[in-house]
Amino acid sequence: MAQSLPDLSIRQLEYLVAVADSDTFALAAEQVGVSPSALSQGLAELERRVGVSLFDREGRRRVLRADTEPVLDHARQVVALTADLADWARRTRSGDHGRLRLGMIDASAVQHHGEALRQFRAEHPELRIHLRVGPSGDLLRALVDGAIDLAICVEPAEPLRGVTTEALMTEDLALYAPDGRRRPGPSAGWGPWVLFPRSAHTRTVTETALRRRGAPVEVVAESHQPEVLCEMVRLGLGWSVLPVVQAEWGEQPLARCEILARRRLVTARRSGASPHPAGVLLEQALRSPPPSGS
Amino acid sequence: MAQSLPDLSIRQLEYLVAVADSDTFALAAEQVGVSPSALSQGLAELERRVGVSLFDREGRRRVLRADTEPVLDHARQVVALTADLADWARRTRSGDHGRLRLGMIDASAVQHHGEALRQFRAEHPELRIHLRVGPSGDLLRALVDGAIDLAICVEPAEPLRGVTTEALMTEDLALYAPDGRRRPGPSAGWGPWVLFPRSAHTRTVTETALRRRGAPVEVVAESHQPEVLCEMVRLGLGWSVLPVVQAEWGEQPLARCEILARRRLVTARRSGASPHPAGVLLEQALRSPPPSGS
DNA sequence: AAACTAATGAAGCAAAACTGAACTATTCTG
DNA sequence: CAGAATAGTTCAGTTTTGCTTCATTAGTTT
Repeated sequence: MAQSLPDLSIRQLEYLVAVADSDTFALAAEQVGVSPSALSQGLAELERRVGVSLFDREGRRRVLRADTEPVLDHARQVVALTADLADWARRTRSGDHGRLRLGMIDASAVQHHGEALRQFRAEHPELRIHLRVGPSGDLLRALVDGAIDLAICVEPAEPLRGVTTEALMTEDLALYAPDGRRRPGPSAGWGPWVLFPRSAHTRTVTETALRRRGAPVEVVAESHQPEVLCEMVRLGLGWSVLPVVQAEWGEQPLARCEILARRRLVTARRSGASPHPAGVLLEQALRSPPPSGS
Repeated sequence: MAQSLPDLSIRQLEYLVAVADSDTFALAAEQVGVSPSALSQGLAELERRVGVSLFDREGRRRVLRADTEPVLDHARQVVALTADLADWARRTRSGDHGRLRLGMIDASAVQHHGEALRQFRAEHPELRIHLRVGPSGDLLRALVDGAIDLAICVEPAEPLRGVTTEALMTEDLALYAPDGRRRPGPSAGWGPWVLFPRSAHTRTVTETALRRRGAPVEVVAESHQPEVLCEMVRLGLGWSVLPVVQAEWGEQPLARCEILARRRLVTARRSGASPHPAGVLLEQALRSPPPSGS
């Protein structure tokens, strides 16, 4: 069994199949797109490697011997298998099938890319997309653990080992005051705050911005859910800093005082892994239309 | 369907299988008998040709991606098929299986090569031998018609188009007189004759020899069967010229007067055809032991 | 015999595959 | 933590392979 196998190439097997299906070598050569000489030499090489003579001479033409059936069968079979493989590869390359485990923060999944995602799903019906929505930290952890293939999240404060990120878009974070006030007054009077939890990347961005503006940072409530934070602001529980697309979304948008900061959303992949083909396509889809268009 | 296929080689597929079955590239390389460098390059080339990346990086080692199953399956399948083919080729080369359609004249099949043939059959149990016994002319006709693969017959008077012959052995033809006489007397008094039919090559040889000796050639009976001719001689019907192995064979051998001529037995194959592997083996078997030894 | 055609052979060139050595990145070890 | 060991890649150089073009051989047709 450990005998060394003859190094047959698909090309040679194609030659054989072509010859079996054509009247003359010349026609077969044309069919596979090489010169008759190349075909002849290729077949001679094939014979040499298999170690069995495949042709009889009949006048000046060559005909397949009847007892080479096994070789011809083999050739047809392998060529067919290879065609299947090539087909699979093509589909894989184009991301048309398989599975894509995708992580997104809520703003991306709903406000920014909801429509693009819907469309992408429609364009690749054979692709099974597992969408996981959560805070950036969770997503990045899931990414390095191999639980998801691609994440769209807030840019981490510092580069994360094992993760490659690429800028996707920048979005505004605005200051929202209770009771719909538009003029926030001097920053020393801002607060108290209802904010994302400390673990959230956006919280870091927010606190940095507030301190720079000289505002006191006293937090009275936390949640990962922007809807919850909005509602608290509406109830007069405190102030908040939120992505505008989320705060001013839906039935009862908050009234913005002013743009206070920006956060960058990125696409994130595992560093070692070769890019998931469907993931690449999705990234393109998210980037190509003006992504904040919705 | 008419897409041009990637020209994968068995070698590359073997690399892939080896890598899948080994812990490290280095071990895999050793297994297929090639340097790690070659393996690495070969796999890179395979990836390029399939157009899909097959490996992830995991620390400093490379691991097959889970979603390359189809490629690995393909590789295993093709490698297995090729192993089967190689096996078939080996057996075919050694003439151990398949079918050999063999033509022999009676003297060869029985007296000269009966034992060798029996032995050859025993040594190649998987080889189906179709033996056809008949006059040389019939055999040669069957040969050019493609009805048999190899013939052992009397050398034709002149080379036959489409047939390649090779000398096998020479055998004596002797004069046999009726009533067991050992001294035939002057050749002018020989005859009448019971001989092979005009169509037989041996008849030609015989007549030539008789005329050279000045004997009258009056034929009173003909048969292709040497036993029949022998019996006629025994019955006193006439004289004959027969191969000694046949005339002096069995229960009631004839008494030889003298060696009168010789005939050459040859092996005959179709000119165009590549030699039948089992046929080649058989020819060797017939030639290697002293063929007239029996 | 001359023209034609199928296949093969020879020369030359470009691409591919291999080896050994140098190199990078990661992991182990004291 | 330095340094040795390990896994794999890259590079340079050599050999092998495969192709094209052109010439040649050998059947076939006119």
